[in-house]
Amino acid sequence: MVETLLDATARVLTREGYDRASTNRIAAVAGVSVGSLYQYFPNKEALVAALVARHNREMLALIRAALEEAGTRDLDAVMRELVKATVDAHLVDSALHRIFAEQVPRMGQLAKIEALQRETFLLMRGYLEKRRSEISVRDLDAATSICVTTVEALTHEFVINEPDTLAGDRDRFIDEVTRLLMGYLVPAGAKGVAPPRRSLKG
Amino acid sequence: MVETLLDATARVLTREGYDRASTNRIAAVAGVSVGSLYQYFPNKEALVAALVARHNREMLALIRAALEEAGTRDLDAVMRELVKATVDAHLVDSALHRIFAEQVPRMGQLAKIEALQRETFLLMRGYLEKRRSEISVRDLDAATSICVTTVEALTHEFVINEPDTLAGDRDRFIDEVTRLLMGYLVPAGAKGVAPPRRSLKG
DNA sequence: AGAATTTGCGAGCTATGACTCGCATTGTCT
DNA sequence: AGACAATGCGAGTCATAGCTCGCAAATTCT
Repeated sequence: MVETLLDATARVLTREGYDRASTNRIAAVAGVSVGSLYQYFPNKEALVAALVARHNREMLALIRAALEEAGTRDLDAVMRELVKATVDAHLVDSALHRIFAEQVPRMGQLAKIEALQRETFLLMRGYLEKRRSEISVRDLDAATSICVTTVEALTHEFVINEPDTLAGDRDRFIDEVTRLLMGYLVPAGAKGVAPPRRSLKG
Repeated sequence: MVETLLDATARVLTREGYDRASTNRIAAVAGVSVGSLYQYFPNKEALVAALVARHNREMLALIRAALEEAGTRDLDAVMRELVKATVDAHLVDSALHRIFAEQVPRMGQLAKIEALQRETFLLMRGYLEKRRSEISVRDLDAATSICVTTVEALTHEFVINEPDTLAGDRDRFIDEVTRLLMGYLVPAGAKGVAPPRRSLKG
């Protein structure tokens, strides 16, 4: 039932957009009544929040799996897998992802749309910490934040706003972004340099 | 009058949020009546769109000015000025910028919220073209897109979501992002290499 | 089977907010 | 000053959508 409602919500959101997605319409598409909907979700916000949470779980699962698989390989491989997985994650349901990004207001419970990024941050930070010595960057938190934000933004841009470009050149895109990250984390000619101490956070 | 209404719209948006920003409330704050509001704007969407346009003009003016000033200097200086100007642009009215990003649905006329990025793209592309020879990247369109998207995303993240971090370390942030871009555009050890021919766009 | 409980229903209540329209006020021209 | 225009007004209209509540159907318990 909950699943049915979430599926219906996703369909209505992608087909009609956020403001045409009334609870009545969602219930109708789900083949249930509004009353039933409100037995499982206290309000519309909670319904959409649950859908966001489900979608984020699906995306995060891909990223976590990719990082775990590449966890033992070198830094370049890890970053490449991060980018690849992020692309795949955006392709899970890119239409829905676009609606979340462009139309769903990030307030109240819905503010946690970016929770995905926070969890990715923690995952990534763990892997970078293990390879601390290979990285010539002062502050690991700042570096992690920069990497995660960059990958997310570029992937989003290319999957959501330039899908044609990506379709034929997925590997080229991955190469490019990986190079961007590696050039930042490991500047050529600075390999093995001891990281300085100043911190961006404090 | 138009200015007064736009100012009021900005105030209500930042103080109350998008969905509490009714046309009646905006008119009240502006010290005029709803009727007058609708003599200058056909509907609410147009009103908000005009405010977005004004805000984008202000931001773009800073970026354009910075690039023009640094236009004759070397690539590193140009990229550094781009980052600096983007930070300043986000600080013009960061509260309002946050509302646009998080709460205003990007549909219809409002879709042009990202028009800023498109114009920055064109500006930036011009400057990179002039320095084509210094850049060891295949496709200039793709490289420009990556640079502009990256700067925008990182600046947004640090200005909007981590303002404390930025406050004390503005220059560190600018250094870091500049290094990220330069490492991508001009990988150390590859200076002066003729750019390959394959293109990400086609 | 009958009772009790849970789950599902959907017409309708209510609040809200975008927008209108006839009137008032201000400004301009002769 | 008087007439005409342009600008400003704001109570009211109307449509919408979130949500409720009393009833019905289905399921479980005795």
